[in-house]
Amino acid sequence: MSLKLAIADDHPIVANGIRSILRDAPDITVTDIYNNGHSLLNGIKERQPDVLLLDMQLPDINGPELATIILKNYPQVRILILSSTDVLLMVKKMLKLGCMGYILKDSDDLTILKAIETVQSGGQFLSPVLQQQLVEDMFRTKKTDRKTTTLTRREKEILQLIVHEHTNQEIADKLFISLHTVENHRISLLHKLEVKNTAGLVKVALETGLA
Amino acid sequence: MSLKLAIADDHPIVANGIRSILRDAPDITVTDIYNNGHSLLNGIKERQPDVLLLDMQLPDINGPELATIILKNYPQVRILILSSTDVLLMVKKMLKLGCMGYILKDSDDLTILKAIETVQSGGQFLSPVLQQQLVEDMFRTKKTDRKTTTLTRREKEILQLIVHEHTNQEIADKLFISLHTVENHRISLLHKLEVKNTAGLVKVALETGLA
DNA sequence: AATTAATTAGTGGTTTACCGCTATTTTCTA
DNA sequence: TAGAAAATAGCGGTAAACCACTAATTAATT
Repeated sequence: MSLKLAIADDHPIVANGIRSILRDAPDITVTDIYNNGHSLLNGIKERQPDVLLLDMQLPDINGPELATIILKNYPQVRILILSSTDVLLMVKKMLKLGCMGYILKDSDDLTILKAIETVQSGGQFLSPVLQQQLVEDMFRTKKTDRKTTTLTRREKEILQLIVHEHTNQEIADKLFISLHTVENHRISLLHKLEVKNTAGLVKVALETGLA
Repeated sequence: MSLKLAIADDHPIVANGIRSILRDAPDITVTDIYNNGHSLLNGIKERQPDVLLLDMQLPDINGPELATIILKNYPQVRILILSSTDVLLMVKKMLKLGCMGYILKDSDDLTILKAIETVQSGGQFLSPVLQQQLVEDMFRTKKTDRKTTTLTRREKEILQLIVHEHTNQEIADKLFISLHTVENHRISLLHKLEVKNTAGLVKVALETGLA
């Protein structure tokens, strides 16, 4: 039995391109082609493919929503995202939803073929370009500089406890200091990190890797 | 003028190993060797290397603290972390602090040499093993499953606004609903995501990529 | 058409966070 | 060793978050 591949993309040229790529891969059959989210959801009820090549930018329903619905109802379908946006945040989001791969539309034929095969056989695939970006992202995001390096030892300590969902009173007990002292540190943190409330504190702490 | 390399590691064998690796690299000179954090901080006052090969596990002062101090006072020194722990969180932390590279102690000679050269010439270097882990990490962390997929549209919307540091009243105004309604949604979020307070909400939201 | 889930709104109350002060002691550092 | 920065603690007060309910209206789904 050969691999059943479904394609969801609103540009006919993409589906055609994929087909031509797969010409020399007899073990892969394009069984269904959808050009919008609703027809995809309808069609997949009847016939579930092994791998779904899903465009992130379908006209009616967005990528994350589609992936969520499909993975919930047909968890055996392996989703391979085919996107033109290389925004890392979006890539991360889709993979965390449970998609098995993410490739860019400007990938070369070999990469696309490799991606389909990898995903089909139970593996995970990420575009080399995106892998590179992932590494660069690690270096790039050093917001630490101006902000968090000016935090004192105690402030960092308290910030971590805040992130761990402790109240001021709990922090006071844990550090054997007064509630007032904790409140003071907390307000210093708000000012230093230029945020409005707990949400802001936690956000900065996680983004800068303090917690 | 050749590259001045300093090594900070408490195991003499490591320093020796590095030296033997650099035997065929005449343009790199090991100028200083330190076996603990204090001697490093003292020595670097007098003689600043171009590249500092820094062990994460020095006996007296921990890696992040050392890196912070050195980068603050001698920002021209390029730090290359030499570690035996491949915990991604720690890797991210060091890179965000401004370290220019991170390699594992069990790397082969060529990788280590390449890392030193890359960092020296202004580049950034991450162990291939860690690069791979970074990719796997993207796939692995799908806490989304059980928790956040059960959130309703409105709940997700409100969660995002909470992350953006809005108060319940501000959210109510923005969505043209009552303050009470927002409070209800917020409490539903606390229960569904099994967290205690705002800090927990923000944490889950950021970890699962909802915001 | 019936049922369920989601969204909305309310009451009444407690707890926690936030804010601006002052002020002492400790620790660091120039 | 003097001065600065950090950590400590307090006062009085407001704003916001948290909690447990009830309940009507509006999608969504079967």
